[in-house]
Parts: sequence; structure tokens; C-alpha cells
Amino acid sequence: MAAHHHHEHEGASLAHAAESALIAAGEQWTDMRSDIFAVLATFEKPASAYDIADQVSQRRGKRVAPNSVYRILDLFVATNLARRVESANAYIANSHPGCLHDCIFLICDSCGTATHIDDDTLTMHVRAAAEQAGFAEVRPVIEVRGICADCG
Amino acid sequence: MAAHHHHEHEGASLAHAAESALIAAGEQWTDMRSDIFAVLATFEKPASAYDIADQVSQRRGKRVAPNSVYRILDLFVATNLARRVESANAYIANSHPGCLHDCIFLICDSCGTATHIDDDTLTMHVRAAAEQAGFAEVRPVIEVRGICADCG
DNA sequence: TTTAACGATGTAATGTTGTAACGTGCAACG
DNA sequence: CGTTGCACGTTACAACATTACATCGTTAAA
Repeated sequence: MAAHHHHEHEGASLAHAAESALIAAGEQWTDMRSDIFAVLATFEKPASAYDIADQVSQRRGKRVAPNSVYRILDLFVATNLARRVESANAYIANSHPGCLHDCIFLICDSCGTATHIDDDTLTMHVRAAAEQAGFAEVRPVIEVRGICADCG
Repeated sequence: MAAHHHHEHEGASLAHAAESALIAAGEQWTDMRSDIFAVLATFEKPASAYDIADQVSQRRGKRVAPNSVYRILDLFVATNLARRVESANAYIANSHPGCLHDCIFLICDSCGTATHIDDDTLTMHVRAAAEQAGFAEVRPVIEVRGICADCG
């Protein structure tokens, strides 16, 4: 089991880390992006683009179309500020933007919360298996559905 | 690396294996189920429920609603005759129904084909990591997106 | 033999998730 | 000043998925 330690941001600290990471990627940190990231970060569970659109609309007092949310979510995923949870069609803020590695999500079928694990040894094995099979530009999607400790 | 060997069915042999597995699970092997499985098995790539609905409709000369297809696909997934590819919102026939284990899918972003790998050592580690975190009734979703050897 | 129950499928409507195409506003730069 | 490029708005639509209820045929009890 590989240990992997790093600081987990939260609240304002996380927002600031996200801003820095986005700037570092040569992108702008606009009001809209800031709002979307802030809303995304408040969710306990993976949030759908539509959930986010609703919240951001409220916060701004003006309708924000899902479309716009998707655009920015895509950017966030591309720049590692957020992750897409494939098995939930939803997104989750990355609590340590700037730190790049594959991660493993555990999603509770009962309460919907997602917890996130890092195990680089494991993910490297997955990558290796895919590359062995001739795959390139490998992007692992490792998620585990189940019942969490609280719901069990 | 754990080796895992078993017979890979195809064509009529696969259909028969599927039938046996479904019967063994205490379910019926109806015409509709047979048709849906047959169509699913012809696809090279993961097939959406709507793709399958279209093909089955043609084959039967009568519209089959996506609804009906989803019902049967759910059954197939529950009984291990098929798998859902989460990152593609699509389904793929299980080439060895009756043989139960987690599997890893490699999906090409370019051509869409999915190849399937078994590595029980790897999947057991994923399970172990999830259980360690307090999860129960664990169901791993391990997929790798990338560019396959043919498209590379 | 009727009839009740059940499982499988049909039908229709609707909800959710995701994209495409194109328009507008604003700031940087010549 | 234009013009260029990026962010965002607006509309429409496509793709994926579920819900509720109806129908049909087989089985099993009365």
C-alpha cells in the first residue's frame, strides 16, 4: 500500500488554491467560474451540472443555463480543479488541485456521498495493465459503489 | 499479475451459455430476452439501450420501446449476462456468463471499442481498499479511457 | 372451468443529462 | 477606432433513463 500525503484544502483556502491552479494553467478566474467552483465545493455529494446550475442561479438571482455550467465544469476537469464521477453523472471538487494523480472514489449507493482514496500503487497497476494492452493516453476511471460505514 | 483463464464463448455458444445462466438464476429465457441478448452480442462496441432498441425493432418488424430494453438489460446486469460501461452509458455482453468476477474495461476514445481485461489480483486490491474504508456490498467500477493500439 | 395471481411486455408520458449552433459583450492590442 | 479573442448568454435539441399504468398469457387455486 503506497502512502500519499498532502494538504487537503477547504473553504476559502480551497477556493484560493483553485484560483491559483487555474491561473497557473493560463486560464482566467472569472466571477462565474468562482461562483461555480464555490457552489460545487459546498456539496457533500457529487453534484450534477443541473444541481449546480440551480444553486448558481439562486446565488446570482439570474438564471444560469446548464450549458454554461458544463462549459466551466469541463474546464475544471481539464485543469484538475474538479473530477467527474462517471458512475453518478456528477462532479466533485478536487480538494487538492495542483496535485495531479489518479484517484479512487467510493460512492455510497444509499446516501450518495463520495469519499476519495489515493493509492498510487494501485492506480499505476491499472495504468500498466492498460498500456500493456496497447492503450495510450490512458485515463483510469476507478470508482467503487457500495454501502458506506455510516449507512451500513 | 494473476492469471485467469476460462472459455470465451461466441455466437450460438454464447447465446446458449447466456440462456443456461439465466435459467440457473431462476429467470425465464423468453423470445424478447433472446433477441435482446443476440443483438447486444453482435455489437463490437458498448451499445446504448437506444441502439439496441433500434436493432431489435428492425429484427422484429415492430417497435420495441427503450423502456422494455432497459428492463431486460437491468436483468442481464443483475444476472451477470451483461455489464454496464459507466463511462459510456452503454452495455456490453459478458463473454463468459456464469463466471463471476470483477472486470476491467479499456475503452478507446477514438473508435469506441471496448476490450476487457481480467486481473483478479488488481480488483481484489480495489475491493480491499474500499472495505478498509468501511464500505460493504462493494461493486468496483474499473474502466480505462484511452487510445487503443489500432487507433494509436 | 372459472377466476385470481403473477410475470413479461406494451404504451405513453415525463424527467434527467449532455451538446450544438449562434449571438452578445467586453477587454487587449494594433 | 476597428478587429480579434475569450467568456458567457440563449435557444433548441439530442441522448439517456424512469415512472405509471395497461394488456396478455400462463399457472394455480377455488
